[in-house]
Amino acid sequence: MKQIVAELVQTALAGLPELAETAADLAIESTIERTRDASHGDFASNVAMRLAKPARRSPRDIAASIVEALGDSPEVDKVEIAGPGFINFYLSPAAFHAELESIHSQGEAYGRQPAKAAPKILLEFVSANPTGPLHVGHGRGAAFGDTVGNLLEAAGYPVAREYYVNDAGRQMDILGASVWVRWLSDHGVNVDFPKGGYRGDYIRDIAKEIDTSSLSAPDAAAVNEDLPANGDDNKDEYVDALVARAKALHGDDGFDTVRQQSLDSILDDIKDDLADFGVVFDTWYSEKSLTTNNLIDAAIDVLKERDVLYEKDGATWFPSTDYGDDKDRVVVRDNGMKTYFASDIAYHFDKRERGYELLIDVLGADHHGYVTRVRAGLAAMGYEADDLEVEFIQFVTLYRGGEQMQMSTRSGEFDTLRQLRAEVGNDAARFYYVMRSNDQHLDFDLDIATSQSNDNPVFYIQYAHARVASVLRQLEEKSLQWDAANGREQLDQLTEPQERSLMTSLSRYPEVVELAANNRAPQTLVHYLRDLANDFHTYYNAHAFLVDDAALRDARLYLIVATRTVIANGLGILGVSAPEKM
RNA sequence: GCGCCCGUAGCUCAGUCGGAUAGAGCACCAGAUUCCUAAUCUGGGGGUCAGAGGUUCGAAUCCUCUCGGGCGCGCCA
Repeated sequence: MKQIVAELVQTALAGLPELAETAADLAIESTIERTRDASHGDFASNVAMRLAKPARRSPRDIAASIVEALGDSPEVDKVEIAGPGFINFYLSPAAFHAELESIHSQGEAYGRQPAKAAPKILLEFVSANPTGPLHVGHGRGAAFGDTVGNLLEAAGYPVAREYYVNDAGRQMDILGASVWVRWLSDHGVNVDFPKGGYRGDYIRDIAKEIDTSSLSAPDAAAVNEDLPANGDDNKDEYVDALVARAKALHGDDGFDTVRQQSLDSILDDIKDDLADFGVVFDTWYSEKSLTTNNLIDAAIDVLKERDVLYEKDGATWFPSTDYGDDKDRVVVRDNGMKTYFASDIAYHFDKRERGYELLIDVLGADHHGYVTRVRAGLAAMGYEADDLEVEFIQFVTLYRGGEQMQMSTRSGEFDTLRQLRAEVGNDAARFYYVMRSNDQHLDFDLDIATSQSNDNPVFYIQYAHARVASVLRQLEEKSLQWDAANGREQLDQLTEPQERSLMTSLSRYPEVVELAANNRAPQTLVHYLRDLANDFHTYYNAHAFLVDDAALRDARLYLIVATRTVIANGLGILGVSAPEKM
């Protein structure tokens, strides 16, 4: 709808050569915005003010020229110059009626833009370490990432969702050792549980579930012999010794079967959990596969060919300070091990090599230190630093009974995403997670999210949807028919202020989706839906829909069914259900 | 110390590619239902947009500094 106004202004400017020249590099659409106050019309353009300085004319003078050059349009009733030089547009009822018709004809597609070929987007999110079940913090990343993906798709972009599985490195050994110790305990062999190990009950469950038929339980003396102290100061040493002991007693393959099955078990659990949450990934990208496929070496080779790496103190360094980083970073350690940074840049290099043009990472706020160096890596390997965009998720704090709850994976006292979903339901969970800007800390109050009351905004919106469905059921009970075609014909009957207000809100939807997608800001959509539901409830309370006058009734139903469609589409993007009945 | 994020109503937060009188929910106060679901609606009070400068027709929004809060600054993962 905004486009209508933009094109009018564009055409008017074309008829004013001296202004058109000044406005050449100004995107007209960016001067058009919705008015905050209905007394300013439906749309306003500040184009005259923007042109005032370069054109060396007063804003109101320019505005007058533009208004004069505007031709008559069936979509515009009135144009006014106001304030310091705003041009206010009052759209005609016909323009809104046409928009309602679009909602009806496009249905689920309303608000979605035609498919774009580029940029191809790779959206990486969650990527939680597979060392335990997802907790509530990961849930926020999941809901946010998935919703942003939905928004980008609605905006027409090709999006692939990817989960990076950190299945390599020491943490897998620690996981294996943690399960092994529980397994030993089940076989009557007592070993001090490592302080740096994973302590949750799920570790005990895994120890019971995995297939250990190839292993025989050693005796306690063999396991415990000469183990270092399990103190806070040397927990790494103790865990490492346990891993070495497990390998010594069961062989490398023996320990690996424990480690691998533990990983598989946790990963399966994560996949199930996310799928239940409505979050489905296109790819699960294994960190280990980077090594298996020699991608880390390949990335290092690219850097070597470009002659950016240097040697110092026996290690190989990447000069990320050349790209604005605090310090240079080691890529290969003096012991020959590649660093985590090396796999990070290899992974992101591979994303680009796979043909994705825009890489969006959704990360926890504690990872912001990595961005500069990974961008640097991309730039050094021949891509653009800006190819990688990172959205940070601030922490989630759970409250129950007004008290903050503690969360920590290692301590085993965390609250899992699964527990949260069971308690508040998927709809409330997804809604709450994206209700706040991702760069704001989120206080998640379980009492409010579970309350079926007017404190709970998700119900408010769903209720609006259900109310429309309810009206249609009532229609049937009264043995009345809704003639949609007649409704379309009779839209002139809709003259109440609440009707005008609702039509205005509906027509904003495509603009909101585009804005939310461009800003990666789901909360924009959340707030819009809340406003839309409010307009609907207000209308509902002010006027009856199932009136005797068939013409008016058909027209009103035409409007509220359009409302139902838009609410359903918006909730769909949020991954929240749109119930017919509540 | 350096870097990133944040500071808006009593509380929780929108609004920040600069736009007209800064908004919503909750809480508080006063009302609305013979009628499609009251999980709803209407009205009201409530603000030094952390503070101070600057940029300009115009600043919550951009720049600088100060104060306050969170996070990060490994040849860990």
